[in-house]
Amino acid sequence: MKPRPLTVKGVYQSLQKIAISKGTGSQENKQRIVEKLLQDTRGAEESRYIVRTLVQNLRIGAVKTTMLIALARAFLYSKPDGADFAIRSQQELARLKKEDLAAVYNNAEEIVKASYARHPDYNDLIPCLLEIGVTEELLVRCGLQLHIPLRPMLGSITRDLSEMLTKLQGRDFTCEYKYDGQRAQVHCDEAGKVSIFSRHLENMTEKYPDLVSLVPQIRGESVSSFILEGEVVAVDQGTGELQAFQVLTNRAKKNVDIGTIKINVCLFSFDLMYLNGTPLLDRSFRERRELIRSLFVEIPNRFTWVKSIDATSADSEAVLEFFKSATDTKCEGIMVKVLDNASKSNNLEPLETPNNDIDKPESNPNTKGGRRKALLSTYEPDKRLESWLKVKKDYSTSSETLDLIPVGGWHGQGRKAKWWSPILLAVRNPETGSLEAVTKCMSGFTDKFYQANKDKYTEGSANVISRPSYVEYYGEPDVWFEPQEVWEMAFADITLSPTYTAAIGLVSDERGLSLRFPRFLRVREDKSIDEATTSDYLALLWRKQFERSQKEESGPSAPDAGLGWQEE
DNA sequence: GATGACTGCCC
DNA sequence: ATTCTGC
DNA sequence: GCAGAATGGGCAGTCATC
Repeated sequence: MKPRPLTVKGVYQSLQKIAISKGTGSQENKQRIVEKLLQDTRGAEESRYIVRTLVQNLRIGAVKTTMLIALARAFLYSKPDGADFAIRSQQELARLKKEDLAAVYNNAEEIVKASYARHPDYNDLIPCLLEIGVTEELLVRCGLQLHIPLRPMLGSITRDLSEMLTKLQGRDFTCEYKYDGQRAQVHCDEAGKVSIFSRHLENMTEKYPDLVSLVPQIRGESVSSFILEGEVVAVDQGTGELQAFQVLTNRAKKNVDIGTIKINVCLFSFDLMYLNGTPLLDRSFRERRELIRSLFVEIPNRFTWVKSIDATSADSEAVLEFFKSATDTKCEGIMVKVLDNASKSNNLEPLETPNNDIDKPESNPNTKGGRRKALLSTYEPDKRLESWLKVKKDYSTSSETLDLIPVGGWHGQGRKAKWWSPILLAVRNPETGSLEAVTKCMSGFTDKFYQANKDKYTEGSANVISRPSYVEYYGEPDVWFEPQEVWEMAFADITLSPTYTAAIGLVSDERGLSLRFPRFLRVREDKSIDEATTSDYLALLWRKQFERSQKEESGPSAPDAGLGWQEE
């Protein structure tokens, strides 16, 4: 077949065809489309782009931010025929001082980014830009809109409570339980139509008909339309007990019939971004929170707000106690949020970047350099700011860790192509003498460590061996390591695993144990492999974790084989 | 209809 | 999700 | 301080195959 030059439109149409093709025979159909695309490529560059696009691995350093900056520049310089917005000529821009030019660019970028964060859809943004260019009006024409999800505000990681208290010194803040569930953005319009979106803006309305049916009841009389955010958590309707994240994941996702739902949920709301036709993003968090709590109606075990306490840095004891109560009731930790905008601040343009605002050392007596920017209490979509802080037990150096043995690895991809990544780790079973796989790990290693690791476990050396009979693992790494060292690993939770063999037979006959969010901390130079964590100990930790979450319940026996908690 | 490889999306 | 790196 | 990259466990859902 003769190659036909690829065009942007043509490739896009092919990708669309692949995306919508389904049902019996669809796989072959998709294959044909891919073959055709590859036949039509001219040269290695084109085929590389096609292949990487298909495997969702383009990695050319040009994603969202780059696109938005490029759009801002494009509409600063140029406009389509017939459009009547002002643009700057190259000569005009060239005459500006360096800082002034940067300010012009920056202003345009912030407008485009703000629009996209509130209304993340290029199909709406670009037509609007073509019509009016980069102006403040963009945020009106292409801004917050019901049934279009905005990008969520994110929290920064904080190592421990004392770091948090230091960062928020001098400010009123609130500490909220960080429930272990799924983030949800709930939209409701005047007519009562409801849409629910996930953290990554997937429409999951269909997954939660029970939440949809709840909306008329939680919406107080004075509420017509709203956008509200919260955490959906599996909750036992009999006891009100919070259930583990894994329970929530057992829910069906498609064609969910409200009558057959087995896993019930509660929505714990924590923010309100829009109310009765008005965006609330520029209101203080204290005000937004007050609106939720005064205008919405709680329903036991179905809808409420997150548990919280208000505090200042002087209340370290109360905060510590609150944190402990959160982790004791199966929460991941707490979220800490600034309640008000700094009183002395003249920073009243929440849509603008906080980045280049004048420093306010007097409102932040904390840091040594005194160079902190004022923390905002406004809702900043798509930003990970220090005005929202995540504190989790497992971030802290004082949290529980495991000492595992690296037993194998795979060839890395992309920037890790020269190294072993991920790496397979095991616990030891002193009864059988075997090593039982627990998890793969690819996080926490520096490039330098990777290089040293690759040098140590070189193919052909004595440290790389053929499949050892004493390692229990169903899969097949690219290389097996001669077990010889112990690595300290951090993790958030221990999970019952369908794929790993660690502690198999101790907690379940079919399933082993694995780790949620595993990451490397350091080599335990002081330990030999016969001092590594044992499967017994791992099972003990798992039971401890399970009991902690069960302790409210009165009599049930030990968490038994495999299913147990999944069946109700 | 059951099984298993694979995908897409939660964290 | 977490983490490291380069700008 | 931010963007980008490389990947973790594990679930329901999809499709091919037996």
